[in-house]
Amino acid sequence: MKSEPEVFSWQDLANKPHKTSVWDGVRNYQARNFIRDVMSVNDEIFFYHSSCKTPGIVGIAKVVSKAYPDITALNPQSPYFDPKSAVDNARWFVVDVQLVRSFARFISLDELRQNQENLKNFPLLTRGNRLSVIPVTYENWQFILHLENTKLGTNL
DNA sequence: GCCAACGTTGGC
DNA sequence: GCCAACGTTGGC
Repeated sequence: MKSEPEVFSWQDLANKPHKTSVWDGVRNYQARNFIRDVMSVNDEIFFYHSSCKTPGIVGIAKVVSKAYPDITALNPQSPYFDPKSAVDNARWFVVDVQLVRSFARFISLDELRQNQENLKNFPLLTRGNRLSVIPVTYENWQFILHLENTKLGTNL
């Protein structure tokens, strides 16, 4: 799951009560479908900082709720307001996420790219990818954990 | 700030 | 249903 640190950072999540926060504001149907139809309670998540000086993965969180309607879509004062959403016909969904642990070291997008051979079909690395919620295969997950615990890449 | 790569909107 | 125009994302 991607987040712009200036909007909601890893540290912001760490500062929340129970290190838990609603993940709201997703306004893309494909990402919405992953949240609503694919995610399950206890699923683990890589927390990715995007649109910042050095984009990359900072740690692991987990899903701690089922999907439920995103009420920010109903609030005209919210930047996430969507006039086409309705109380009785929710268009956008959220899950609650809880911090699990920080990575032993930051893994930058650049380092992920350097290991592209071992991250086949990882949608984060594909051209023009703009999805804010991206599925991670078991193989990709394991390799990234492996990367975390080795000294590969440039940010030693 | 630039721009590629999308996604969405709306006229037809 | 097509597609041009427009808006957004996100790396650089």
